[in-house]
Amino acid sequence: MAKARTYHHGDLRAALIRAAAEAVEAGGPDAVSLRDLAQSLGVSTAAPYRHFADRRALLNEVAALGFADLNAAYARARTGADSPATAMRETARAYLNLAFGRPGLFRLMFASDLVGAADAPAILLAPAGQAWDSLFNAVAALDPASDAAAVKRRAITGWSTLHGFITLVQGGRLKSFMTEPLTEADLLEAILDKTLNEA
Amino acid sequence: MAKARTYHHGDLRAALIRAAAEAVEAGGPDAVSLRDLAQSLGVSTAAPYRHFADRRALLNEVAALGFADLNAAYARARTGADSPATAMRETARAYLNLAFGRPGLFRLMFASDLVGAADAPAILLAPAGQAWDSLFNAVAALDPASDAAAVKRRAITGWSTLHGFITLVQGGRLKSFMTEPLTEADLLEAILDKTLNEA
DNA sequence: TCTCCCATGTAAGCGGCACTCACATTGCGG
DNA sequence: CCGCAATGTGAGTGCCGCTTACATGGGAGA
Repeated sequence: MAKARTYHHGDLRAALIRAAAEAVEAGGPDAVSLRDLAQSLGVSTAAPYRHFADRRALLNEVAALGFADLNAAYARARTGADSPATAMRETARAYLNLAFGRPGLFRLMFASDLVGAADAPAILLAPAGQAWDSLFNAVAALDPASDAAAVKRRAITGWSTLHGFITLVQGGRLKSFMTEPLTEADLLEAILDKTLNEA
Repeated sequence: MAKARTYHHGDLRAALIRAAAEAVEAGGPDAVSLRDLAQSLGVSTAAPYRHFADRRALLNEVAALGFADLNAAYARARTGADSPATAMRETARAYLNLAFGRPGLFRLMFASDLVGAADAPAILLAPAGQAWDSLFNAVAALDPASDAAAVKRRAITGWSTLHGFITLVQGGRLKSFMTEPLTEADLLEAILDKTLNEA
């Protein structure tokens, strides 16, 4: 649709986001070069700046799409479960699937300072906040009696455990210490069990 | 000592490591530019390459110093404690002190792919392995009856929780969700309690 | 239907980066 | 005291993000 190549314009903005997303998934945030993207799309190196203030702005857009995907997966986890406990478990799995299935995107979303933190733009804050809400609600449903602070504590602790494990594995920091009978998959299951079954 | 500035040589290798360490602590790994370092030390931009194959090699050296510091802190935690439980707690605090006290260095050591993972050089593997051993032993001492796999599981789970929390906080990913009566310090204590008191 | 404007594109260039290579210098061991 | 290996230099390559002045053409208004 509308990819008319003959004339010298095109839907450059969308094409840039798509190409950047591919590069991120292939090699993480560092693999995105505006010059490369422009050249591979057949435009000049200055063209991208008509659509994005700078490299970060483009990456923020890609990260926002990643959060949208994560939120969709969370929604599936929520609606497809028959109990709060299984919903929680499926939510955790959705996070893990993103992290291990699309590690480049995951790094952009969570493990980089490219996705603005202090000065995070609305485009990013909204879907990231929605993801947090999903997590919070999933934890809250496990024990309707607990107050908000307790839910937050539990949600953040569990999130931290999963996130830390992912980070350490993907950074290769555990490789040397995983001797034979202990695989990362085993560990992951153990962590999931422990995290979900705590008081 | 031996910083004779008059003639055009010097202890460049050591000076580079020192300057790089300062830059890392001030602004993280990304703040290290070989050109900058060289210029600030009054040598040409090619000079550093007489002492380090590339930027990563220099950063590996800085990271190795960081692991040495961490190991020293672990040793203090071990010897200064009156029970395995307090030793474990002090060990965890040593990790947290490094993370929050010297975040730039911490990022270099754990949250970057600059410190080689797959091709990690011996200079890095040795002290990193020692740090892991300290953690493993501290966990093992908590319950002398448990086997190695169980100790590993527990050690990695606890490490993951602390590491994940640190990563999320330092990445600014929790800021939006920390409403008033819940501070990061509170959370940290709660996490520490939960992590250390589990079965 | 024509015209003009503005969104979108371009070419050229700036400064910075990691890294290389041919060449210069110097302090130390024989 | 001399020559060599270690160490430093200057110039250069190719990549990067980003800017500026200029070009172009599609669509809204007359």
